[in-house]
Amino acid sequence: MQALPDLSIRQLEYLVAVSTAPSWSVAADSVGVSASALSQGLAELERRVGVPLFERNGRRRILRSGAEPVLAHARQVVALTGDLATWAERVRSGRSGRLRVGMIDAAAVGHYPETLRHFRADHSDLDFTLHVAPSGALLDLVEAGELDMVVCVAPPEAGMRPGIELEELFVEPLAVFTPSGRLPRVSNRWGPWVLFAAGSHTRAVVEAALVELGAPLDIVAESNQPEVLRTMVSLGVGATALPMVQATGLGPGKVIAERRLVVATRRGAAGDPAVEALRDALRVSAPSSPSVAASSNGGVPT
Amino acid sequence: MQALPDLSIRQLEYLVAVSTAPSWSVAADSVGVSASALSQGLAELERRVGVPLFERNGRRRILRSGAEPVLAHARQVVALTGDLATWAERVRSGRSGRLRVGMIDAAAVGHYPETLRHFRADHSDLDFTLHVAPSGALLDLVEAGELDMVVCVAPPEAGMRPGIELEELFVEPLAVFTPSGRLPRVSNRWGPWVLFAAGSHTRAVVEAALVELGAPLDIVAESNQPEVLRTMVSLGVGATALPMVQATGLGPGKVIAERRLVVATRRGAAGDPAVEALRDALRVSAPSSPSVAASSNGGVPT
DNA sequence: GCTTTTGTAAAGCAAATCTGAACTATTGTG
DNA sequence: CACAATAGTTCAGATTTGCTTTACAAAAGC
Repeated sequence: MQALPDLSIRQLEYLVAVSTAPSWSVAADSVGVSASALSQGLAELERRVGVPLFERNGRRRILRSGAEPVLAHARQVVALTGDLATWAERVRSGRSGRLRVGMIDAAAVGHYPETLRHFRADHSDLDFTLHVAPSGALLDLVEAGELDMVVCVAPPEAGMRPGIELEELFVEPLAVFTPSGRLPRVSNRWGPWVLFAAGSHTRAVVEAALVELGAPLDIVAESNQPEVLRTMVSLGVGATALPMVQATGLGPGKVIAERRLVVATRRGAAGDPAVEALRDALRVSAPSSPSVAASSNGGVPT
Repeated sequence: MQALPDLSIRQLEYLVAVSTAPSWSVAADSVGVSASALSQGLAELERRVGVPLFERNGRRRILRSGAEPVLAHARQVVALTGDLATWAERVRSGRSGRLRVGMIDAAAVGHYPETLRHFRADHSDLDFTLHVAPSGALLDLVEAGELDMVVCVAPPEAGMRPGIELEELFVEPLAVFTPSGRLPRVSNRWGPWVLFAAGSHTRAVVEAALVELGAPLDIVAESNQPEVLRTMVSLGVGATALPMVQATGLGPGKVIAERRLVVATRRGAAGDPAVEALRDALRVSAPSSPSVAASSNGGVPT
């Protein structure tokens, strides 16, 4: 490949302007520079292309007949750049491009269904996909570049996922629910348990809390589906610990712990406008958001 | 019209280089500037486009998945500028220059060997190279500016290659050939098949036709080499579908479809007389050319 | 002949871009 | 784990580019 001349879009615009305007001065005006700049710019373009582009007819300079290829090139590149600019404008406003989001079930159907609905409506040009899975799997997908952002439970240890950046959305209480609806006074008589499956972030939080409270860890069944846990409790298999949003129909519970819901993104992937737009929407509609002006409901006692 | 970002060809070259080279340092080398300049230039490009283009993964910076449109733009503009440069070079020196042609095998050795021989003889000062490959690869090379024109099978969908301009040369029938030389009356007993490899334009045409006819798509072997397909048929492995010119020695076939052979050039490429000359030659000697005055020789029997 | 219009040249200045060196973070190695 | 090599970035300084203003010269219009 030969060395390419270092043309600039600006110069090509000059050429296009000159080809349409009746005189160079108005062309200069139309691109918003002085006549002198236009003249110099075109002289430079001519020099760089290395082929004479103009010939003088009296005072005016007119495009040489042999130079239409250059003009055609200029037109095309300017048009393409215009396309690029409008594309960029749409992406910049978060209205275009692709956004692959992951959420845990509680977030997708419990906390944020309305937020998601609105977001999708507001960004109809966006190629939006939502993937629902447990926290660990979601974070794996973020690390692998398969998802752009996820809403999940904060991992047990802080520095565990070096490639991932977390931002806290809100803290969600976890409560114990028993088949009878009552809970023994002394915690060492609690149980047996029906919990989220081992490996789950929420399970880790619950286990830590139970140990802390001195309750025996007698686990008789596991599932990552809250529906399954609820049914087990109803059937009297054991007690469970769930976030409120997933405990419908289980009567009042006793709050024993809390989990942190976070937005996770790949470290270094900052700045995607679509990601930022959704992150903002999530922040705004977070239940009992930490320090934002108080939302009317939200008071979950800890 | 909005204000266009003032991108320079240089910056677009950087982007293309980075997308090809294994690391930024070698990319910098390949465009002949310091690594520092490349880094700054790309940062500037990113700023001007106004959309984040890169993502850091460890110490490498990798193109963001959402940024292919920018890369595509860069590729196209760089290729067009390359065309402009060769055009300018030709004008400057008055010589005819270079012509890099691509053809599918059937065109190169089946339909146009004589045309090519004559053309090369008539333009002995032309630096002529012929590259034989499947249609898809050829179109990629045209888009990348590596070839000036190609003769290939029209892509399955019309608007698939926006940067490429097609002109139909002729329509070529595709026929089925079986080991026995006979073909069952009912199409649902046809097969099994030995076809061009998946991804091939001709394969797509054949598959569509077979589905249309109700024949089962039982594919037992694939190759892009017609020689291989012929041998397989001879060995009784299965039936195939080929253009006539590539079916020597396979007995009479049954025409089931047709493919369109086209000349493809970069859209908007600066008019190259050599390209036009060859295009004319191809038109004139096209088998059963649509409406052109009959050429004396050239008769490849259909 | 004189003014107006149109394009060019010169001078000065601000911004862009390059190089080389110092610097940081990651990766590889003994 | 220290230590060096590698990849990329940042910084300072020099060079180049591009623009504006000003001045000027060649038609065109009166």
